[in-house]
Amino acid sequence: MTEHEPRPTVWSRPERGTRGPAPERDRRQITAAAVALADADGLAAVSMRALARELGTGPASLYRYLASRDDLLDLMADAVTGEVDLSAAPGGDWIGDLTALALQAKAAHARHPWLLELTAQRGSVLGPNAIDYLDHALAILTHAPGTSSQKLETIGFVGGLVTLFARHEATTTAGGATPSAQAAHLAAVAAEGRHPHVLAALATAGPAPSDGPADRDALFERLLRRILPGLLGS
Amino acid sequence: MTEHEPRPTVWSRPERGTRGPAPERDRRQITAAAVALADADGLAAVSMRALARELGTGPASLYRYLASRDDLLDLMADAVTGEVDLSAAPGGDWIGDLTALALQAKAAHARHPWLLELTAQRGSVLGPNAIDYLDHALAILTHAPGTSSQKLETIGFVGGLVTLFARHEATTTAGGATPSAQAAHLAAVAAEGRHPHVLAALATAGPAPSDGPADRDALFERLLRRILPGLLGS
DNA sequence: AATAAACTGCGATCGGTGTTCGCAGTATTA
DNA sequence: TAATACTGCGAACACCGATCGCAGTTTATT
Repeated sequence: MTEHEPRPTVWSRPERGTRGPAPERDRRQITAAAVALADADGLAAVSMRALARELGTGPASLYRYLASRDDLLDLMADAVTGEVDLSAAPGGDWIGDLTALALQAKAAHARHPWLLELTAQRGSVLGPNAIDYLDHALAILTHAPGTSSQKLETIGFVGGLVTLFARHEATTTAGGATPSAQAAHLAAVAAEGRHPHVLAALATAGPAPSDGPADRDALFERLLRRILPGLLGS
Repeated sequence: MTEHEPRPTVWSRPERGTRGPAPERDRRQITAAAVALADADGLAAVSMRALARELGTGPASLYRYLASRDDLLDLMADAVTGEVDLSAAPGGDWIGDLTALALQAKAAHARHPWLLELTAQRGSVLGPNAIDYLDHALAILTHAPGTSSQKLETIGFVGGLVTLFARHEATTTAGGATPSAQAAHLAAVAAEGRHPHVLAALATAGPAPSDGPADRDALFERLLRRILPGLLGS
């Protein structure tokens, strides 16, 4: 076992001590700059050096606030989770309420495409905002059927569906050149004759219909409303 | 727009020219070594240097076979796709056949956990094996209801469900210390009193039941059998 | 008031990464 | 035979995350 034991998360370390001079920056500020950087140029553009440059300091200084770049990624993820509005009190319709919550989460992914990449390469660490989110989702499911375990798994599964749809919408919306090149290559290969079904499907199915955001949300909502009752006893 | 136009995939470039001396290696060999490396020590362990060392050559030599590390990742993904057995001819039960195919894909993910990380950070590029897979899936859906577009989207969605379940199973199976540390932290936070629903859920739901692989497959199969009819007209 | 302790900012640096360049050697083509 | 196009690869480039140690600053203790 080469595993190093699980270091405590960013949030278990105190933001600052009480002894020295007041820090010139704080985690919120650093996180905001990192999110802005990722929004602008993607997750790869968020290097400690670039971030330090953005903040007008040296790279080494950032390590007074973060133990590692992974800490920064955790903070970024939780910051986006905090964008979800949890103020709406749960009504009687738990399916509707959970669906609305999922739609909000999907919208957050649309605003910050790099979130997909982030949560993929890094198992989600529950920050304070994520815990609030989880508590809210459980509140919504209070009067829903099913055991607590089932509810927890359902919330996780809905989160997975959110990422699934977010990915799909991200690749079909602003993809630009990627899908056409892929489609061309696929058509060329299919034309060679060894993939009759692909050929037929490409002939039948025209180019992308390109639904609007409203249509996409409606599709997602319909799917959730159909699946959710089955997941929780009903 | 800082986007560089879509470079052709690995497979559109010829494996080798006709002029010079015979290459000492080929892509299949290199890909196999990379997969072995990833299986053993994770995707991060697959660096060009480590791979070259494994093959007994210099890092620069690899660039005679691959234009970039991304090419290597594409080859690795397609190699794993090639592990899926497509020899079984489609029977009349398209739901059963598609479910069996999905179970195979899920098993491949279990054998190569790094696949999740790979497909996440890199939009799937359709290699030859992936095209074979797609053609086979479309063959299964020949007599299923729905338009060609619906069938293509269904296949993609099923693929997404595979990754979702693979991720879930990967994190709950060999996770080790991660979940317990997370759970402890969560319990501590919930005990502070501001997250009553989380607290209640943790009290009710005991530790992980830890199902066997058969149970997990059965769960996945049940979900697919319930969802699939709804996706394709029915 | 004097001292000790703990903290901040950060230049310099380490080991690692993907990738490129140029050159010597080799096989094919004209 | 000469030109051409390839192979293998050592050296190097730019960048990355992270660490070390030091000067300066603030708080806590005596």
